[in-house]
Amino acid sequence: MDKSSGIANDIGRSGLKRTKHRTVILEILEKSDQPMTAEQIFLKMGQEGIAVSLSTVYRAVESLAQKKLVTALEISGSNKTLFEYNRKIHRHYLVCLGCRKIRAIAHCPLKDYEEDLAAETDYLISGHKLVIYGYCPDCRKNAAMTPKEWS
Amino acid sequence: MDKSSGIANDIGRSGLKRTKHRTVILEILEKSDQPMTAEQIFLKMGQEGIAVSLSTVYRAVESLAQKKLVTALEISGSNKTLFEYNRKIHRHYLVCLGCRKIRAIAHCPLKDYEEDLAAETDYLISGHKLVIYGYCPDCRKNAAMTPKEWS
DNA sequence: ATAGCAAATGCGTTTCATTCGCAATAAAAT
DNA sequence: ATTTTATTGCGAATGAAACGCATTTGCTAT
Ligand SMILES: [Mn+2]
Ligand SMILES: [Mn+2]
Ligand SMILES: [Zn+2]
Ligand SMILES: [Zn+2]
Repeated sequence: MDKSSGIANDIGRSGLKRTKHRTVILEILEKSDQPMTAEQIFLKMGQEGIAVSLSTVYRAVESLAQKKLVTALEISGSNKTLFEYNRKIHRHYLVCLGCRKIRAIAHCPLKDYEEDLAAETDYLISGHKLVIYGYCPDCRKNAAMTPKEWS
Repeated sequence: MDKSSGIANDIGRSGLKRTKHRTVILEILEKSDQPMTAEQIFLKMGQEGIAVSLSTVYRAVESLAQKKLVTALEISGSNKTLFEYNRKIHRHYLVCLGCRKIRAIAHCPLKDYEEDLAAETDYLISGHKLVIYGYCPDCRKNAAMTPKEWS
C-alpha cells in the first residue's frame, strides 16, 4: 500500500534491489517481537501465501545483514542463527532457559568498562556481546525442578 | 608417570571411566592457552602419535563438558565449538578480530548489574556470557585498513 | 516504454561440523 | 577370572547453511 513506507525504501537505498521477497522478509522481522531463524521466516511466508525458496531466505537475510538492515545473532544453545530487524539500538539479550524466549535489554552496563579494559590491555575495542541467561517469571516455578544449562 | 596427578584422577572421580584418550585430551586442553576445537585436539593427538577417532574426541569433550571438567564455548563468527579446560573461574573473553586469538578476562563487571536486572525484570538470573571484540596490540596497525565485523 | 545488463531466484547439489548405530574392545565391578 | 557396563572405531546419517547454474526480475540508460 504505502509505497513510501520505510522498509521497502530502505532496501532500495541500501543498494540492494527491492524485491518482493526482501520486502516481505524485512516486514516480517520488523513485526516480530522475537528474532527468527531463516526457516521460521520461510514458514511464515508460506502461511502468508508467498512462495519462496529456503535458499532465497538464507540469501536475503545474509544480504540484508550485510547492509545492516538486519542483525544476525548466535545465541549459545541454539545451533541456528537468529535474525532480527535492526532497530539501530545497542542491545543485549535476556534468554529464558525455560521457554527460550528472548527479551531485549536496552541498558548497557559496559560503557565505561570498555575504556578501562582498553587501557588495561592495550586492545582497540570494537564492541561486545552480552547475553544473560535465566528464567522468566512464567518459567520460574518449573525452573526449580529442571535447572537447564546455559553455558 | 604421576598416577595421582590431578587430571587422571579428576576423570575417575567424575564417574567417567579413566581412559587414555580422555586423560590425554584433558591434558592437552590444560596445557593450551587457547580454547581448541575438537578437530584441533584430534590433530594434536595425531602429532603426539596417539591414534584416535575424531568421533571419540567429540564424544570425549562432550562427556567431559557434562562433568564440568571442560567448558564448551561458542564464539560468534566461528562455526565450530571451542573447548577449554575448566579452571573453575568465572571468565569473559576478549577476541581479536585480526588474529582470532582469545584472551581470558578475569574481572567481571556485571556482578551487581545482575541483581538490578533481576529486580527490574523479575527474572531468575542464572548467569551470563560476555564476549568483547577488538584488535590486539599486534593487530591494531592492520585494523585501521581492514575493520572486520563482529556482529 | 524498451532494450540490455546486473542482480536475484529456484531447485538441486554440496559442504562441513557434529551425531549416531553397532560391533568390537577396554575399564570397572564381582 | 568372569561378568557387566562404558567406551571406541568406523562408516553412515543429519542438518544448517552455502553453492552452481539456468531462468527471471529489477533497474538504468536510451
Ligand atoms: Mn553493551
Ligand atoms: Mn561476568
Ligand atoms: Zn520463560
Ligand atoms: Zn590479534
